[in-house]
Amino acid sequence: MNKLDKNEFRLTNQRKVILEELKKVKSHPTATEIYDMVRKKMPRISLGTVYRNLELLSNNSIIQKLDFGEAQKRFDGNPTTHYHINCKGCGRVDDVDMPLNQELDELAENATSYKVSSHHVEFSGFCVSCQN
Amino acid sequence: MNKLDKNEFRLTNQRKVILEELKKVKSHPTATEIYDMVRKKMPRISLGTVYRNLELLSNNSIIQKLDFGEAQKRFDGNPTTHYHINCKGCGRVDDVDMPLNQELDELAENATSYKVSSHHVEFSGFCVSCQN
DNA sequence: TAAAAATTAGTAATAATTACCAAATGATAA
DNA sequence: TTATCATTTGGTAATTATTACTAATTTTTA
Ligand SMILES: [Mn+2]
Ligand SMILES: [Mn+2]
Ligand SMILES: [Zn+2]
Ligand SMILES: [Zn+2]
Repeated sequence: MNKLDKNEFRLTNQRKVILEELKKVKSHPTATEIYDMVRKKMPRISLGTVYRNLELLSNNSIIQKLDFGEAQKRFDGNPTTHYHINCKGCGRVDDVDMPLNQELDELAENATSYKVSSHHVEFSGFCVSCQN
Repeated sequence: MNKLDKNEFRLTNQRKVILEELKKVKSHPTATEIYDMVRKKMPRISLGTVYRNLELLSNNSIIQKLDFGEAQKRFDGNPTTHYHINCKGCGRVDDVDMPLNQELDELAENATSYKVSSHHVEFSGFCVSCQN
């Protein structure tokens, strides 16, 4: 039951298509890549609308905004926490389907004076086509 | 034996002070914060020089460039891999002194088709002064 | 000491993201 | 329905972190 279901904001056509297109792919696209995808369905949408809605959707945990230290942020249609891997050759980002290591949070809580709430893991390496 | 020791680039005064000031603190400062620190010692240094040298030093593994999804990147005078925690209240970044979990790399390698070489962990939570 | 190479300060350019605003759209209720 | 009110959009301008450029300076080399 997120804010969309509760009608705290409208499911406009623009919003719907952005969400649909993002959920279709597992490539973790950037805002401009999403803009290009969406424009094929809605040629008149503006880049500002894409940014505004990606921000709204990620602030409301309907999608995720990811940062891999590249120039542009990436987006993930899957809002649940999971690990990612970034190819040092071509930059592609894939999911790592392994269970979250919850004990890490406890270990970090013992090692610091923080109240730890979550963690992110980002692996790096080389994808199949970059392994040579 | 890094490129500095091998004289592959010069240890200019600017470079020396940037490195010294960064190594003095454990606050993971941004480029402009380092600029402000360094300017107290070298009032005429330019921000471009700070950026250029931070880039050079991190490319040569003498320091680290870190990204916590904030507007500005942060820098770490400690080049060895270690985990960090980011306060959701005030944004401060601290080290998490716990051993690296090397098995994570193996688990990720089994879960993907990548050749995995390393991983980063970023915890989030609330620091002592933000716990209320 | 002359020439070559590296580095700097200062400034301009780039590029991702955010802010702004008038027009359009959709919801609400008399 | 119809008038009002709130939300959202497209288009564009502004912001800002970072990079690029360049002439001058410093250091190295021969
Ligand atoms: Mn993902
Ligand atoms: Mn650190
Ligand atoms: Zn690759
Ligand atoms: Zn805090």
